[in-house]
Amino acid sequence: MKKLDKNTSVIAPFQPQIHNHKKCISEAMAAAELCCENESLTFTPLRRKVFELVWSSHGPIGAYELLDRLKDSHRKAAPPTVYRALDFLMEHGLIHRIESLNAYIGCGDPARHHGGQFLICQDCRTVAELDDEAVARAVASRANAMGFTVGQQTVEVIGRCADCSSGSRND
Amino acid sequence: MKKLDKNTSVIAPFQPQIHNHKKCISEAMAAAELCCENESLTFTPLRRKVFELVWSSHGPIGAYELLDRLKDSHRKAAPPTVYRALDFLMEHGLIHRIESLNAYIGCGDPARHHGGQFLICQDCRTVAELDDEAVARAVASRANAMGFTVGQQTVEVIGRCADCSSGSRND
DNA sequence: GGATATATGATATAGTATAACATTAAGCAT
DNA sequence: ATGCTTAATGTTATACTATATCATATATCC
Repeated sequence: MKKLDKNTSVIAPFQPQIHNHKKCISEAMAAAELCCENESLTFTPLRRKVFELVWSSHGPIGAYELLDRLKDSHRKAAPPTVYRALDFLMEHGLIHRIESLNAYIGCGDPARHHGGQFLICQDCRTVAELDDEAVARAVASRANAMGFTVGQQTVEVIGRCADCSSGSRND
Repeated sequence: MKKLDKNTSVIAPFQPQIHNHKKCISEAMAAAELCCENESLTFTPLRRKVFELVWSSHGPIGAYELLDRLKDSHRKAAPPTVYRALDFLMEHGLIHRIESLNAYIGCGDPARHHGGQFLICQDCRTVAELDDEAVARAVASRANAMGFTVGQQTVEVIGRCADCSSGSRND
């Protein structure tokens, strides 16, 4: 995980350059296994598969798209099948939901529970996950000043990633 | 509008205490009228009505709930009717969409275009709108450091408002 | 083994949003 | 005024997202 400074981690970068996707998935799986073991969670084959599919897409993916892919291995899968698995994975911080896209994405750092902040490129649809304490603190401090107890922060930024702003790529 | 400090405005507070709701709506209407005049926008009766309904709810309201209420005055209204009006109002900053609720809420400061940050009480469902520059700046600076050009920020914080945290109210 | 809790199967339906095409209204050039 | 053009609304159908409900199976614990 790349550190930008002492307070910010880029949990998942944009455009995963040249990278071994298989390795990347299997590492995420290993992290999830560990996480479930530590918390005595039942990481069933179904949940495992859904998690793997979310990671495989390596970007935000919708529930019904997941369902389609899930059917290859679980013919009897129906909407509740995938939504239940997604609920489980979200509840335990293994994936995030991107509200503004109605889509789900793997969490790059499941061990630490966190809200996360997302930079969403409107051109290439890739998403970067940040965990910037300065942002989280700014939000929390303002909320607390109003007597508001912060539960979950949803920070989603729509814009253009470096690649898509520089060239005039428009895909 | 209450100023918390030089950088933050509470655009819309929680629990609008004792307040003249009719006056509050008509002020919002006036601000919207002005805003549309300044930008030469056609604020048609239909759009006006939808705007008024959004403000009347004085909290987040869903599109189909709006549609129901709209039908009182516009019998022929259908989903596209309300979605088009909502699109117009959002495009010109007269209302905001709360992604995590699939709902819409009036903007307390339409003159100035801004993203806005929302504190959503999970108990009483009221929403406060902030416009905290510290938050916006923290987000923008981190994004820019990655070469990301910020378009629209979505900041939604789920938690408990002062009222609902203090007592053990649970409605 | 039987009671309990957890997970999945199966069917139906609720809730949110858009596509596509028809019609009407408004502005403007001739 | 007439016709041209654009913007707004009407109308119908459908797509997409998510949950309710009840049945069945699997695991756990005593």
